[in-house]
Amino acid sequence: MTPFQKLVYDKLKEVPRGRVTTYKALTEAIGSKAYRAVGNALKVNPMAPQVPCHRVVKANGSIGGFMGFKTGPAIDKKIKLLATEGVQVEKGIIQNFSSKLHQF
DNA sequence: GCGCTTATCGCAC
DNA sequence: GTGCGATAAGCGC
Repeated sequence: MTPFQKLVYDKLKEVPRGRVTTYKALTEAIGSKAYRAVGNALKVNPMAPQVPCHRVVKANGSIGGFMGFKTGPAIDKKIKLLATEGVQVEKGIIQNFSSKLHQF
């Protein structure tokens, strides 16, 4: 694991249940502008359940992707999980996104 | 409003 | 040293 990834995971773990964050917010929170590098860090996420990578979305509120896939049954499952937590997702777009967005 | 291009940072090869 | 990526923001049409 790289130091950068550690920062990403640590910050991501600050996001409570029922909340989401964006690559932009997360990246700036760790003091960097490598949005794509953050996405890559989540992709190789070694602690999937611990690090809620499904709570990280794009700046416009869309899921963007998950584990390297933009669509698929796995995505739908995570979306369902998010719905259980209180975050409603419609076709990969966070509903009431502004209110669900967690601020560091 | 939609689509394309440029900017940026960290990591792997 | 070069290229790539789960992005972001700006510009042109």
